[in-house]
Amino acid sequence: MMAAYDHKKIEEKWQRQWDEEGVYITTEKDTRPKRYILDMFPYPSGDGLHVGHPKGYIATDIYSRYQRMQGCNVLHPMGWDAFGLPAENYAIKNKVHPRQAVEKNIARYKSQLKKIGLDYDWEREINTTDPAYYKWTQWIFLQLFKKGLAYESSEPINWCPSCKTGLANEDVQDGRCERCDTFVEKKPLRQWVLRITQYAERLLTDIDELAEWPEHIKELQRNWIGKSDGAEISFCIAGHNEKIQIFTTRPDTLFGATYMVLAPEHPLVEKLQSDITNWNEVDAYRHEAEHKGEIERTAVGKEKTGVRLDGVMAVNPANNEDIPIFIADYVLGYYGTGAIMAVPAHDERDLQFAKKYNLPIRQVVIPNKEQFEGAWALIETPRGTFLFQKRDGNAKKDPSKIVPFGGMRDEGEDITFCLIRELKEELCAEFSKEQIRFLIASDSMNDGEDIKNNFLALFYLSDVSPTHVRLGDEGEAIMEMTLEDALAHPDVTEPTKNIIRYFLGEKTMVKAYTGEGDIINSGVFDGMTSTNAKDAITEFVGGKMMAQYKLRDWVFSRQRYWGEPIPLIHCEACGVVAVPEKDLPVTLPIVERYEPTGTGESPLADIEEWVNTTCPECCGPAKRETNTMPQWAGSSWYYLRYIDPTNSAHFVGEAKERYWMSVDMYVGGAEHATRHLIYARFWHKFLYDNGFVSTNEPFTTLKSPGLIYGADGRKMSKRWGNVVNPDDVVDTYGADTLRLYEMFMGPFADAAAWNTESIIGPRRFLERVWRLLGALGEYTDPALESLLHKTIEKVSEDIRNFRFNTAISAMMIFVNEAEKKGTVGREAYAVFVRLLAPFAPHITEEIWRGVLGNAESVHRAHWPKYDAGKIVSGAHIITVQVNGKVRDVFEIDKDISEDDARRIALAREKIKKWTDGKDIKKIVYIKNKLVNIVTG
RNA sequence: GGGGCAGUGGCGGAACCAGGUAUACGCGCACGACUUAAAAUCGUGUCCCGAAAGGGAUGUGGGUUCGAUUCCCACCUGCCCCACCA
Repeated sequence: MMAAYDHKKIEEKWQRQWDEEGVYITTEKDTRPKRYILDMFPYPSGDGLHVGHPKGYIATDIYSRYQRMQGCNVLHPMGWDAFGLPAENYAIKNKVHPRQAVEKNIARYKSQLKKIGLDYDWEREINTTDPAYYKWTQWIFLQLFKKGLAYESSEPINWCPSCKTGLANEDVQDGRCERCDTFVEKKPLRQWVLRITQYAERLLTDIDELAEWPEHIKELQRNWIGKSDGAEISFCIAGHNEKIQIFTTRPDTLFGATYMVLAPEHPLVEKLQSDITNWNEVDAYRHEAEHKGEIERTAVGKEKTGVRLDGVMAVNPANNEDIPIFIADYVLGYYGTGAIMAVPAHDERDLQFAKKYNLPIRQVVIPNKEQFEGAWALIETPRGTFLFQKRDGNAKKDPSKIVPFGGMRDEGEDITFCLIRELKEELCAEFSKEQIRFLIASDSMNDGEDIKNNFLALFYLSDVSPTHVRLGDEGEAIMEMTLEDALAHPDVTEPTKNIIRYFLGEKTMVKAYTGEGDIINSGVFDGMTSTNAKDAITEFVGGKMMAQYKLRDWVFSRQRYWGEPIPLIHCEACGVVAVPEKDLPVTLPIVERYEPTGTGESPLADIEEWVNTTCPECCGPAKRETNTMPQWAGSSWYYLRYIDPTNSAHFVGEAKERYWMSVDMYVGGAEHATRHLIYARFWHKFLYDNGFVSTNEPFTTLKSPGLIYGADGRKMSKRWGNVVNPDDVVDTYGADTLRLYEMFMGPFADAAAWNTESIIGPRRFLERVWRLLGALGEYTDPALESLLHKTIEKVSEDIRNFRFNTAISAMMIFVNEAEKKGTVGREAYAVFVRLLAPFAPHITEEIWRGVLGNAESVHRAHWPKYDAGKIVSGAHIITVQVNGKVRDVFEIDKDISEDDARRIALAREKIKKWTDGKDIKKIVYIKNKLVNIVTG
């Protein structure tokens, strides 16, 4: 009788043994193909791991064990990202030094990971807070500094009043600090900033190289970089030397720019102060905008506000018109040039603003012939009245309507032709193009029917009195009214009233036309397509086509203690000087008080003996830079350090870098898509450009695990009391069961809720595997043998594609089948054990060495090869359909001819029932699979 | 407002990439065996209607096809990301 499956005993025993034997130690002295398999390393927070965290680690563990058994030299390391706000805030809250807190948390994390039986090579463990590590983080910073990619700036930046530090754009989510959820403020602060925008274009275009990245992550990065193609154009200020630079994606609408808007913080406002006659009002608005929170200022749907700069006018370079200048907070200081040309006819925001401040709206793009559906005209008489048509209704359902003249476009017509034709039909009067005073596109005529892209025109009836026009042939009557009377008239339709309101200047219902089309009201450019006009008009006014990016430069300073000191020295005589490489690392001083000061200075600024130093260039007195680096610094290059973790002369040895890079498989959360993964790509490209690394991109394949939610479907959090600790699961069910369950929950990339009931399934499976030991014999049933080979193929393929759930399912099917047979050969069983080994490393090791008596670890064994010859058994099940519906199946022993298959199918009793008395039109045959009989 | 992804039993999901017996595998549930009893384990059953024959079902509606969960179009619903980005 077999002893019962005792997971505790087995798991502890083999974890100890693996450590002693160094089963997972990686070396480079090797001719095997390499596989660099990497997990995003964790921040060791005080809460420890919950069962969601190891999901990705288990996946890479399975993957790396598989690759190792396949004969690859595998690097699968782990380390700690321990600088930054989470660790420091935890330390402050628990009143311990961050260093101690970090050490304690790391020990906890490490023991949790070890319990799960992960195959990390712990000899390569790294820790971003280790001076031997951050020496090289500082070194890379200095390379950036020397190449001009790090600069000092005092621009207002995002400031978290609770964490008391500046933040990068990426650290702000929905206007709140990503760490503590406090609303961020704008605060001018001396900062070190990395010029990541210099790499924006390459970071964007090289995304296309990343064939093995998930599409949604790539899309997130593209959106974050946010490229817009457009033009930069300058507008003169009348009677002034100053110019206003604007960026627009629609230079084709320049003739429609009827005013300009500067961001409230635009520096030009200050410069124009002496010309602005309402300075008090302007200044008040600026102050108000400054103190509004980001959220308040950028809230969608908020009514637009602004103040006109009285006394100054800009000049539209296209038509030399003087146009007013406003400041308004709907223009953001930090995007583009902080100033816009406003084209209310073609931009929804400008339109809202124009309506509110009663600014002219000029249509300069109209949908082209293919795009518009109908055209409508208001016709003004010399008496100031307007003509409408009255359609008599005859029932409740069809009441009388008063509408403008006009109608639907005929195929191929242009707008003016369509209008003139409609007017001729309905009014029996000839109109000419010259009588059109105003033409605009709108959806306002939509009267319940779906008519898109209508045109509204205002005609002036100069020499034809209404008595000269007569009724059209559809029985309409002509109504002559003032627009005010029409608005009050009950029979005038609501869309018609909207048009009237628009012409009366109320401008309530018209939507901006933001599409492309043909140019009008733009002088020599009339008739050009808007697409072609972009370049032409830009050139005409001396602007230049260029791109803008949403990506901002990376604010790289934190006014906090727990980070890498920025290795720079401020000398009065020499300016900012780099710390010489031989003096790296600049270590964090041990201090009593490390709480943030809130003054905009780092706590390091108070430590005189650390701050005061000598200038490396002139040897005069100097002060150290006291800002520290953000949390993201250490993680921007850590994957390189694992390759050569103890090298004291270089951040990574050249030959080793060439051997291991790039990372073949990188697994980690999608929440890092727009931060870590962009920062790391940026640093890597910089290192590549300067010859320090050999690849253009760091990570070949990327996979993101779906979240594991609590049993209640909510995110696992102390707040909800739904956290499951992996230690408890390991105690109760064992690490092997935990691993199998997490992989069996569903597709790797999908989110799933933890289910305390379902975990028993994988446990039962392992017990069945264990019990099968009692059924070992010398004979393996041929059908089982065939199934085994199918299982080898399936499991191999599924691991390669991260489809662990179906791999486990295939192994379950094999075990179920073996149990049914009652016996399984030792050899076949040993093959199966190797398939299971990456998933359940402990139980399989116990069986492999302890029971089957192998000397070497199963994790160093060869992956089984499947024999295609054994999979093809010769038997096939043929499905018989009649008209696509399954009516019967039959089995054949070996390949048969198409004719035979048809004959057998037609002869089946069940099939005859469906085909009797019917014409057989056609028979579709798919070899060894299906016969489909199509009857008349 | 823009973009991405997804809708299949009581539940997690499989088949979708490459159209060909929809619901594999697991959980749960029901019944049975073992047991004084329970737990564990084992066995049988488990999409819906129907006695059966058969019919219906993969969010909804269309299309392509001999045949659609799979491909195409529109819509509905849910989740995620971005968002006054000029």
